Amino acid sequence: MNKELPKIYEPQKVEDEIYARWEKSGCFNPDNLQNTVGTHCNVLPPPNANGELHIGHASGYTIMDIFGRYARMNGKKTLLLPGKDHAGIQTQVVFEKKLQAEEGLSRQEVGRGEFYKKTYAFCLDRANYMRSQEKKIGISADWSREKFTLDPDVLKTALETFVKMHEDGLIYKGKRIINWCPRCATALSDVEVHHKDTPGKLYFIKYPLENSEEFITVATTRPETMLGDTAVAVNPKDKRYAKLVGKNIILPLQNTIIPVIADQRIDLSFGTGAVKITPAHDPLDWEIGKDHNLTEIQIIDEKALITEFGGKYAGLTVHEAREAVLKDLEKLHLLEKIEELSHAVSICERCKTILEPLTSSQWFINVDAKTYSLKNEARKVVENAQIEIFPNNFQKVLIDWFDNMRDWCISRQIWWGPQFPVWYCETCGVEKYIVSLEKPKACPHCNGTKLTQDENTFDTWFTSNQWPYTTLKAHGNDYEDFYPTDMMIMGRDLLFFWAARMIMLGIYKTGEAPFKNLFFTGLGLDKEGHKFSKSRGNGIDPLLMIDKFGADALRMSLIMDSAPGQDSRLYEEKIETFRNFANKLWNISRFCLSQENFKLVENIENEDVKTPADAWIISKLDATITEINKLFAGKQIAMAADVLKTFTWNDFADWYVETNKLEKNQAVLGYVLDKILRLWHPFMPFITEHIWELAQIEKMLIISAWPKISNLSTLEIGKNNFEMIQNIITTVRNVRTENKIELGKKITICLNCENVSLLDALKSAFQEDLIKRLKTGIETIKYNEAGAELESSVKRTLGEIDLHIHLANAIDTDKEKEKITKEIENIEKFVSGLTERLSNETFVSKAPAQVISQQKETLAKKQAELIELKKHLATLS
RNA sequence: GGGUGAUUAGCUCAGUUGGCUAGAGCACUUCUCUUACAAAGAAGGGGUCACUGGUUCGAGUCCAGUAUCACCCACCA
Repeated sequence: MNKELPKIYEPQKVEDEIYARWEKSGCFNPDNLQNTVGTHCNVLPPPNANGELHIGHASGYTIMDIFGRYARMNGKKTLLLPGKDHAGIQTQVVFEKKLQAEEGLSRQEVGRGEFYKKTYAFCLDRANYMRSQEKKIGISADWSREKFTLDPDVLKTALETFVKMHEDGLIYKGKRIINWCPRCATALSDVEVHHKDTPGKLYFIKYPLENSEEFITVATTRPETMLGDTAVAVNPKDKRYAKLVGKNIILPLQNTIIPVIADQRIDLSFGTGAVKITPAHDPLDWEIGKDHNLTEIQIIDEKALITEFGGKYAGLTVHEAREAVLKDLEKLHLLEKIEELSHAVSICERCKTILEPLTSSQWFINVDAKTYSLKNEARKVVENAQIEIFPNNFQKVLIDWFDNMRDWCISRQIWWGPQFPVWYCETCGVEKYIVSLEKPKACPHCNGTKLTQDENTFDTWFTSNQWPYTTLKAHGNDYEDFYPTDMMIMGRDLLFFWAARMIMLGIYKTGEAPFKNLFFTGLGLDKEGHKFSKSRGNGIDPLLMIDKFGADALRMSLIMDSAPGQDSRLYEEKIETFRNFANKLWNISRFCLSQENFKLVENIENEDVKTPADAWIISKLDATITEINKLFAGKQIAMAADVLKTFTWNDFADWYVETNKLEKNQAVLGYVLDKILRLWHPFMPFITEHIWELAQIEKMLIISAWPKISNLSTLEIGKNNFEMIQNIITTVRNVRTENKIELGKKITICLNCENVSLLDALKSAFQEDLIKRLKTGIETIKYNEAGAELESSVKRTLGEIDLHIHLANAIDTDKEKEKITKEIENIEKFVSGLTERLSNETFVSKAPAQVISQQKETLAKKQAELIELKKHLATLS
């Protein structure tokens, strides 16, 4: 046995080597496991392959790995399937910047084909780097199955879904109003739009009525869009404007004739109640325009410049056009007034540029088709709780989201990403498109051979939303073996982007929801409660923390003190406390390993239990295992780790290890440490595996069995006796401190008790020694000696035992009196409350019998204690 | 405008179907370098569980409302 272990655990020196050993053993691959009790699969959320690991990833991976390791040790064929996402827009933004900075080239200068190749290489490079970071966290994922969203096999399945959806009538191409990002130069889906409350102005503009001196005043925050107005709308119930409906208006600046129409979607109370309608550049106006057959005039183009339809404003930016329009209106005395207004501006999720609503020809998924409603099928599964969601309140959020979901725009005009499997024939034109995975040899309509592919690329979420089955289908029988998967874990910010639509597509494609449990983590916050962000520069680098405190400490700090879905703060001091705990575990083990003939033992027999301490620790361990299993079942891993920490530190280290120094029992010591290492392994895999190896166990801990309870039947009496010993020891220490008796001074105690068998148990040589030596400074113990209480002593009642602590003349009598008086008051208050409750007829008749008998017992105990205390107080005066 | 979460010790947070005098870590006070560990040990102080009502024998926990904060959703131009 190696007795020269360092006093301080040094994770940096062992973690990489341990991870390499796991990898080499092949145990991350379920095919190599001997396990037979079911399966456990968690397809890992693929991080964007364009950067590096951040604390959010680390937090998710830790939780996934904890459940994964727990399942593996419980005999399940366990697969954690890793991957990376090509992350369309975000990667294109990142890589364009890099290209510009490093080579001074724009994407246009490079050309589409070459740009795609370069970006692909960049992603693979990042993926390699990020993989090495993921390994540092200790995630036990099967790297042999790792996938990238653009891998041909994975992508093929995803594109097949597109083809099938098109056949099923769930995909259409149409000219509709969409969110356009002028900077990214692409359409976006609704979830990629963020709203930002911005102080703005509300402009009141007078529109002259045709053949009249009158005006109708409209209010708008975007005056430049008036260039594309094709109507003014009022609410049909609005009496102010009733007589104007049907009349015409001369649109200022453009001098076109547009009608006044009535539509119930207009809010009477906002602005003037009259709204300018610009169907091409406002979502609501677009819908109203459709219903009233208004023309759409696109006056803003995809670069946010005014188009030729903007007349003399053509070519101006939106901002310039606004200034010019306002100036011209003022000249014409048509600008009535300007009010301050705070309103929500749509911005791009990725680059924060203000979005322009545009009508554009795009591809959409009909989420509520008559033949098959994607959103309703998904909603049903969530509502019927076929997926268990942690925390459960997200169920309602999901249902609401499905209810309000609108058609999903899946085409992007960027270069980075898979192109649509759609083909156009030169002669037949864009209307007669062909959907096909492979490029058709000839046009089915005209037999023409000049075919070109649709230039659109997919919304990155279209492929990642299919991740659970595209990845599993790419490898052997994995789909049959593991789908639907067991766990899906993600940050709550991905609820709509990922979770919701993954459920939708999963059910559509496979008939089953892609996972049985959906677990949300909160957001990581800094010490002040701010979100981690690049611009704030408050991020905590997980790799740096691992280097400083060890991966196990980081893992613990990421899962402790937090409930599912709840945001939690992370800061170095917190990680430090778990580094301290890892060190505690290290030193506990170091003590054990230094004992002669020490070894970890898996099983324990009744005859191994020799002392009350043995019985006590095993019974505590049994309770701990039972509790932890219960908590794991409820996905309450933070509480499980907490229970285990208390057991390890406060029970095993503080009491059992100390008693074991006085009366060696290697069997029990080895048994309990064996269990502690197994129980901690999912949470702190590195240190536990390391100690396991030092204990010279051949089979690695990662594939060792999860502990079962001892099932020893003879623990109860010993356990109670040990608790009495603990009580005596704690009380003596307490009294010493209160009376300021320095440690060097030896004292005498006397135990008086009528229960002879209890006293006999405490008298046995070993236990007497224990009571004397555990930091109590006791030299002599007397039993049932009447004389003892006559000397200058302090008396405490501990259940059946009266404990007299002889302090010679060191007692501070006044303090002791004060203390006893306070204690009496305390108990009297408690007793009177309890008495009142027990004499309350309704309580007695309605409360469960168990609660009543428990309370009666407590009352009797406390009353007895009270009598003793009062007697004691009398002797003091 | 709608929704969700939070409010518990000085700070950061746990507290699963209501049940005995509400917990942890950090910080604080006192003592101790006792051969596993000072990244530690021993003893301690500190809380009307945001507020108001309700249900109940019993509420931190359930219900209604209020306040403050945070976040999410949303086509008041």
